[in-house]
Amino acid sequence: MSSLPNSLAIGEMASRSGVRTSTLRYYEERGLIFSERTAGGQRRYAREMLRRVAVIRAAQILGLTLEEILWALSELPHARTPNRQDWERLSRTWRSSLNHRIAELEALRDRLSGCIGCGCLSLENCNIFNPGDQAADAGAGPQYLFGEATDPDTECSF
Amino acid sequence: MSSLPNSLAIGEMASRSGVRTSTLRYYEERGLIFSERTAGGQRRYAREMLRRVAVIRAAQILGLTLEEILWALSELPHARTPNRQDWERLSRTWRSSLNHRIAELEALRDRLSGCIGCGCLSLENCNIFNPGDQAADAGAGPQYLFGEATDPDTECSF
DNA sequence: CTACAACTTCAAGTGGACTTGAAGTCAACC
DNA sequence: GGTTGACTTCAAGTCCACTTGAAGTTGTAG
Repeated sequence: MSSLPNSLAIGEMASRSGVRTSTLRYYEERGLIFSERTAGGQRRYAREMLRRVAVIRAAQILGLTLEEILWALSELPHARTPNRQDWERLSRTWRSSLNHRIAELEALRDRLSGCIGCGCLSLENCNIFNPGDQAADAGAGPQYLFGEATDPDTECSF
Repeated sequence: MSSLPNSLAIGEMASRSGVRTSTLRYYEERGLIFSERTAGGQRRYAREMLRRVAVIRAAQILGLTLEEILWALSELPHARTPNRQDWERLSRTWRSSLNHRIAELEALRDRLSGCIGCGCLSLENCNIFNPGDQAADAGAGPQYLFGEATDPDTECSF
């Protein structure tokens, strides 16, 4: 399949990582991954790039933009191959933002559950579905959704 | 402020819902909300539209596209004002998709935690960071991330 | 009645993450 | 050494959810 054992053509990268060749070229253009070139100008990726691509996709699932991912990856050493500590630091950071997002969604779910239970969805004083009615001057938008504000006039916490 | 007690100008809708006027016009264009017009052609929103807008924003947080939200909203009766049961049905649906998303993120987090613990991030046989290396022919991409596949050859579950 | 903020439409622009297409070159196998 | 599939670049296109701007109209407070 591939002639040089430790370098992969873009098509191999694509099939192994599940990421299209066009996307890989795009990532490279954005500085997220790197390659060397053959005499004829074709890309050859170091095996490590597979891991890098997987990290990128994982981070995207966490909701990071490519810009942010680039930022995170740029903290990795570019002189040497990233080692265990390097990846660990990255994982730890991302794990905590992941925990944060999970907590947010759980809060939203619990409020939604509460709302179903109390039937406030149909009442005029439900905070989530009528955020401005009780607090038209409290600022911008349905803050209640995120638990950032509570309106003492209202019983329904959702 | 507003002359007609039960209808809101677009600016009032905006400040009460925390959604820009341009966005409200856009939502209306997309069929997500409706308005009546004054003799002079200005929009006047029924009070209920505030709730509708809040529902739309809530659904966006859940990760739904406007298309999907339109779909969900179109299941609400358009002849009468949606009642408690109507909103409840909607909430229930969204709650379960929310639970689904939470579960996915939790799985990702646990795998990430496990990976930090076992130190496999630096090893060649880590499934998440080297998805193709062990299973180059298993299909497309880092399935391990989502627990959709397990590779018997690998110890590290991440 | 006038001033002025708030509204109107319509077209075009934005940003993120890619994808598509055209036109041409490279490399691996027979 | 020729065929063929995989590769190259570059420009343009796509989709989503809006935002911005221009040019003009409406509505309300004083």
